[in-house]
Amino acid sequence: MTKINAPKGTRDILPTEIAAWQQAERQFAAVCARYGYQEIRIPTFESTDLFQRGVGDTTDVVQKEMYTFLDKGGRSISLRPEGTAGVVRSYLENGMASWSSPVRLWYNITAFRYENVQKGRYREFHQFGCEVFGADGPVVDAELISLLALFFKEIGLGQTSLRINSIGCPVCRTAYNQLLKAHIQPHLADMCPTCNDRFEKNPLRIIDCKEHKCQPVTKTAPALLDHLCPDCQTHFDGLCTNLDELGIAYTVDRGIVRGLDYYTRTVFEFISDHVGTQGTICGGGRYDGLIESIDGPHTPGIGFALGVERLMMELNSQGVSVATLPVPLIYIAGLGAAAATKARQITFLLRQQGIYAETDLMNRSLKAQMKFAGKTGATYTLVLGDDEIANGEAKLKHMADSTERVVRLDQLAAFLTAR
RNA sequence: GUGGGAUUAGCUCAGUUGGUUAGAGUGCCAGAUUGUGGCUCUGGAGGUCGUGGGUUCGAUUCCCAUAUCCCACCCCA
Repeated sequence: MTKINAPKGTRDILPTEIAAWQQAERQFAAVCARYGYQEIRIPTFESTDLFQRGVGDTTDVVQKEMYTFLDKGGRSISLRPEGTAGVVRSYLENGMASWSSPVRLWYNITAFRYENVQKGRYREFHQFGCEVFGADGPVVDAELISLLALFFKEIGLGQTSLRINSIGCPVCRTAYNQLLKAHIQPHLADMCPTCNDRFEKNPLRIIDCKEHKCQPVTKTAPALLDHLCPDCQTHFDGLCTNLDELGIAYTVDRGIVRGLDYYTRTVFEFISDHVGTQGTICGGGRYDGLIESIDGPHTPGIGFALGVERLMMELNSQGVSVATLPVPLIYIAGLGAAAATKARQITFLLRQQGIYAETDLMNRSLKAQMKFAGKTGATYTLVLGDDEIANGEAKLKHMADSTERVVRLDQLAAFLTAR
């Protein structure tokens, strides 16, 4: 029998970490609620078609990284590599266009990509995300970004910089592509195969290339941001103004070109340098053409996804104090069979009153029970023997300073609650 | 898909220039005049040395393959 391990690229989130995860989840949900965003839960898998059309079948994510299989009905199914496509599908399928606009949603999902694993990158990973449908103004972009800024602030994350850019719309991109190709053409023979491949298909992505031999060309290339059409320019200026008005700091980074095909106009990232080379904690942007591309009516949209593993790594490296698991308020030790029964009864009673109480489950000696109580971090311990049961009162020990006080058993819950 | 490093007890790691029963720390369980935790002492459980081949009288140690982990390219959250 070979030993069975977790599949490559997956990991267990153990109780020692779970309090921090729960805290992040709570705080994200709380901030979203204050903004009027509503939670949506979508399927883990969808038709492969949805991702091919929604994410874009020229992307690496769709071409090489999806977990795709045929189900027993012969349908091609894929585990979601991201959340936006599924939310858009749900938006259309459930007629959310008829809801009052804008429709603002958030989600907490796992996503799956078959990639080689490294720091901050897993095959199964977690994302928090938001999507806004039906509003096209830059105030929406700014609100969405402000939600993130507020979340980072509340969870205690500093040193994370916001970078923004605009990658225009089909109109300005067509004109820009001609400029870009004219710039690249003379050097194409010296550039990497990927760039050569992208030259015809999606020249904009060449800007994103990190190959050393391509750098001289990409660094000097004209930036799309400097060649926006009037409408896109107005939108981008509006975003900057709105961010300024909200007091949110940002830097314009002409090099941000998101890797998913659906983005238009506004793109942004929150970046940290503590997460290895996977510094993007959160990335997002506007996708005004996405809904049409999966057969919906023209509907503007914008969203982001936040990598929860990367967020947790960043919190750790910044030394942000995170939540710890709750400790028992009281441990009740039982001496002998009759007292042990009574201890279990009282423990059950206390638990019904909302108190975190523990007692022995392993028929251990008193010493071992005390040791266990100490390890759980219980605030109080109480030893129950035949005398205590007969008298109806027992000594309640405060573990931190070893002080004891006598408490009537029938008033234990009241004492602990009032404390 | 490509490259570098790693894999020995639950965890963190020693170690054997190839040789009988593979160690430490920590954690776990138990005990130190049977009714009180943390400190100390004693004892115990726990490893076919990642897996599969090869070389050898003999492999945890050398060689090959493979899996997984870590890091980087690429890509992205």
